[in-house]
Amino acid sequence: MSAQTFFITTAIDYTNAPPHIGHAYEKVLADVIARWHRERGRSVFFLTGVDQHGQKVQQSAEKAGVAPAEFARDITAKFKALWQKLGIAYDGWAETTDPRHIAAVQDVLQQLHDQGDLYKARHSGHYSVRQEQFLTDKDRNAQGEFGPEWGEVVFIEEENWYFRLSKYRPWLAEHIAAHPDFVFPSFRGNELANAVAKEAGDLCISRPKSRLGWGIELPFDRDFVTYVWFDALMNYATFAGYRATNGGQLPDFQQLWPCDAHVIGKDILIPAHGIYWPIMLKAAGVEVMPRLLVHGWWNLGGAKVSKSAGNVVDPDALADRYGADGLRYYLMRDIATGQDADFNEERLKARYNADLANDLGNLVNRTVSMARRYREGTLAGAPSDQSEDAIALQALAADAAVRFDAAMQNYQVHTALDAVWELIAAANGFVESSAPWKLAKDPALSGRLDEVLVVLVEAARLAAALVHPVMPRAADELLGQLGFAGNLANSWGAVAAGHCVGEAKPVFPRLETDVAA
RNA sequence: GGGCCCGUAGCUCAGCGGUUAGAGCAGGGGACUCAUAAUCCCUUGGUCGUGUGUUCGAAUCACACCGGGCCUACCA
Repeated sequence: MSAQTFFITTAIDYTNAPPHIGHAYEKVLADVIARWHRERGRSVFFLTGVDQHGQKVQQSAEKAGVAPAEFARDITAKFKALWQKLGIAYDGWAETTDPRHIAAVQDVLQQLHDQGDLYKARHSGHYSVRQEQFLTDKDRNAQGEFGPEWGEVVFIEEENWYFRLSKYRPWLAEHIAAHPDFVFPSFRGNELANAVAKEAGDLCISRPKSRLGWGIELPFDRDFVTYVWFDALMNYATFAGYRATNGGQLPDFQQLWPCDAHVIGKDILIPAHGIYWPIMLKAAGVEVMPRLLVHGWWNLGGAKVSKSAGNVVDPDALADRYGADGLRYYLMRDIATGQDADFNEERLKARYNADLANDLGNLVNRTVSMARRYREGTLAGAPSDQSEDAIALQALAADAAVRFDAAMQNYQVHTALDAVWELIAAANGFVESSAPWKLAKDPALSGRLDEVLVVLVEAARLAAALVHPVMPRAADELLGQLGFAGNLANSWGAVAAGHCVGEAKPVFPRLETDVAA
């Protein structure tokens, strides 16, 4: 019994630093999946946003000499601007400082408190300011010290509130075992099952206000704010209308839940999204669990991207250089969903030129150009008795469309794109074998030329429509030039007699292969 | 320490027990001219990380080792 709406979310990003390529990849992936569902006629709700609370935000703000709220607002604006630039078409936007979110989180916390799932306890120990966590002896290095990766380490003793995670652990283990599709890809599900079997203890969910003022106040103990988990994870439900009191504004939770895909990185599956989140839902009384789509990372030269290593790639600059859609295409085409990949700008450029400029862009360009040159842009209808090669191309196109959707259904965007490129290659081959420029010289072959042009426009239109979720703006432009603006049908047969194509203009201008020094 | 993944043409990868190991890109040759010096055809190129083993037969299975990466622990 799944809701009618396809509900997809991304992790919400921490507003302590501007977005990098990993943030962009995750949002593009979710956007592509959301767009594909929409274009196949399904109702979709795509939720993304930012996590504005927490110690790191507070510290970054202090360092910058501004209030946490102001700092978070400025970084939030950068994320929003990037999503705008990259064409991320989200339906809901989550900000953890939103009063509606705060009210719902407090409502859940109060309930858990009332039903005895929260308790207060005193804890003392070494605390990493950078990682925002207490350290144990296992965090010490070989020399028995806390290494530099923990940043400043201080000894503190304080009371805090704890959530009875351990109480629900057996339930979670059963849920994972009974639902093989809980986590995609499956090998991540195995990792999670192993982790759940080992994970013990409860979860600290608060910080005293004396130490962290920037957060959601515990309704039953005003001296504390809730720390990260309930604040950040609950967003997937609260911004979908969970426990909403205002009626309007937020969506109807019953319509959206369960979430069909929480798109997250492999680093936050365990323990946050794979353990804490489902247990929080269960404890709060939500019975139907969401599903997790865990993606891999873009590495750089085999190494992990990190600010400290100084190898951060700026997606904003890449979008300027290759276009938002050029970047989107590369991010979807050169990685297998769930796996890691290596980010390489030379490869991005090579793919742009080979796949986008030469194959797809040029196919549309030459097609429209010939239609205009030989038929003043107006096509005859498809002939009643088609030629063999036309029938063959149509069959290949239909097969490509089927394989495209099958791959998308399993989140295999790169495989889906492969299918489209087979169609594009076949269409370019059809141009060569049918040689319209020869047909145009012989009036006796006029009917055949009509057929060839129709077939080419059909093939090009279908390719552009299929590719639309990945490259929405470029595909719109291609479709417009073909005279099919807005026609995203994933099947053959759009051309009617008298169809007019538009102007031919390169949508993916070829890039110079040399890099300017 | 335990567990997992990866190592196949210059590059990115597919193949995962059975004909002479494949694709795309890059390189070489040719054709064509509608097109973004694009396209199409042909082609060069590999001891399938190393070794041993199982098998009629291994890139494909097993064991060990080398190399790269990840997760997770100081319990034998």
